Amino acid sequence: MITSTRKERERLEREAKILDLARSMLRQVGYHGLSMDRIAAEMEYSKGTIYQHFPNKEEIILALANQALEQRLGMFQQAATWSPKSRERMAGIGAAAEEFVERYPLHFAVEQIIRSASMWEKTSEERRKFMRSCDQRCLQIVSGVVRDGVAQDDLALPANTTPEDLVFGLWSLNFGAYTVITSSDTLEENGIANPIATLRRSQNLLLDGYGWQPLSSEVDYDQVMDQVRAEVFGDEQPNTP
Amino acid sequence: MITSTRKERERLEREAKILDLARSMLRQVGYHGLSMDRIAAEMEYSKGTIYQHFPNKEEIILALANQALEQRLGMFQQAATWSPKSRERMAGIGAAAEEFVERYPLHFAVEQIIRSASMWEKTSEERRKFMRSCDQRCLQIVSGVVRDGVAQDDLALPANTTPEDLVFGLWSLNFGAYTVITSSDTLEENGIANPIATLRRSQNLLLDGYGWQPLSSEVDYDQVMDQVRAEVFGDEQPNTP
DNA sequence: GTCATTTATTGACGCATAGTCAATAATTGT
DNA sequence: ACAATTATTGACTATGCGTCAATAAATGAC
Repeated sequence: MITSTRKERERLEREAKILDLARSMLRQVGYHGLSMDRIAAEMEYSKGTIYQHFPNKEEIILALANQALEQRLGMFQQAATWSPKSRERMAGIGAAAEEFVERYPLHFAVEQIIRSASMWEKTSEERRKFMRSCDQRCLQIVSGVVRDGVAQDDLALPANTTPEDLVFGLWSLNFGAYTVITSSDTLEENGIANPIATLRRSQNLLLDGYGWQPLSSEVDYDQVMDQVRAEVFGDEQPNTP
Repeated sequence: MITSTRKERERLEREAKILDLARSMLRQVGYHGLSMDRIAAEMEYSKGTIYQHFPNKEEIILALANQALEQRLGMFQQAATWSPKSRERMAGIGAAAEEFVERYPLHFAVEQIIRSASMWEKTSEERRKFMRSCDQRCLQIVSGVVRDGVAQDDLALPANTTPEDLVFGLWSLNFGAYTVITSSDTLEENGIANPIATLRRSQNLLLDGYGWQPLSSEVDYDQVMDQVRAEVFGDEQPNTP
């Protein structure tokens, strides 16, 4: 018997509801406050039914993370076609990363949880695969821009260096910076007055270090990033909280 | 009554034992497997006695993190006096960071936990302060090297940029890179064959971007880092696992 | 050395949560 | 209408955190 369309629709709907609820619960009561009992109570279903959808709590978290990764993937795709100039497109991706964290702080929080806590044992191979695929497609988008830069002679990579290597640096820089920002509330008093601006500069200087033309001394990429954020992401309201 | 010396000594000894045990348990059964009951059982003390030392689990984790931060602080101090040349000393600090993660992977794992999970509510102000102080002293050591670079005219910081801003970039890059490395086992098949080497290059190019002389095109900082690791950290055995 | 007082240790207890599963209710197909 | 299938329930087990009254050990006054 083929799965009835209505049934399947209802199932997916409820699954989405569970995830929405879990996300908002995560915001309100934090990671430790997130409990299956509470989800069940709030959903007005019994626990058993929730367990029909997700075999454990970790799987819910991973599903949330996957939503986040997918969301960012979309934003990267938008940003990666912004300008004909490769380095400006790269700046655009930086702007997208910024926009993502600011617009969906909870999504980033979930990503942090997933990337640090060890919760892999209990999760399904399917969802883990999806996560890898998001990571990979994201990486490909950005390294595609790098390849464009190389193709257009704006950039020459050092020996033994792949476009993905360059992206790994940017990725680390971004992820690390937002983690440090989130977890430390004494940056300002320690001489780091505007960490976001500093992250932007670090990215620019790293790319300058690679010799990606035109250098940040010649073009104001800060302005480019502001422009991307205003024109590409400016008028969209945060639909997924 | 002044605290008896012997009593106090015994107390500290047991506290150290608890932390050692917690750390090795963390390695064996992961963050989620770490439980107060198990610690108590393994210590052959009752739970109540463990709670005489630490008011909750989070406090134990934070204490472990503080040990880790202190350890790294020491390594940074050693590395920061290695060479008369400011940029070489900076490379040395990079080498120390590398050595730290490789020699004490568990320490780094604890740091990741502390920086992502929200466990601040229950911990004592005292330990939180100690953590901040470690972070701060670490930052000061590294930004001190930056200041030396500026003083010796090897480096000129951009306008509105503090030495701490520069360090924030390196810090983010390192923390992010090791987190990504730890949490992703598909780097190689995605074109990032040697992430540690890539991290090194990213650091060098970032500093090149700042114009810190001599540039990595003139000096082989890779070799400097290997040298630091061999000569400064080479013959010390990993005493704290 | 004895015993009262202080201090340390214990483990049973209350409460919260993850995950299971037999019993029950609802839906479906004939 | 009713048998077969599928969905839902919530009591139940197991585990873990943190508490606290009861018990044991150490201390010091005499």
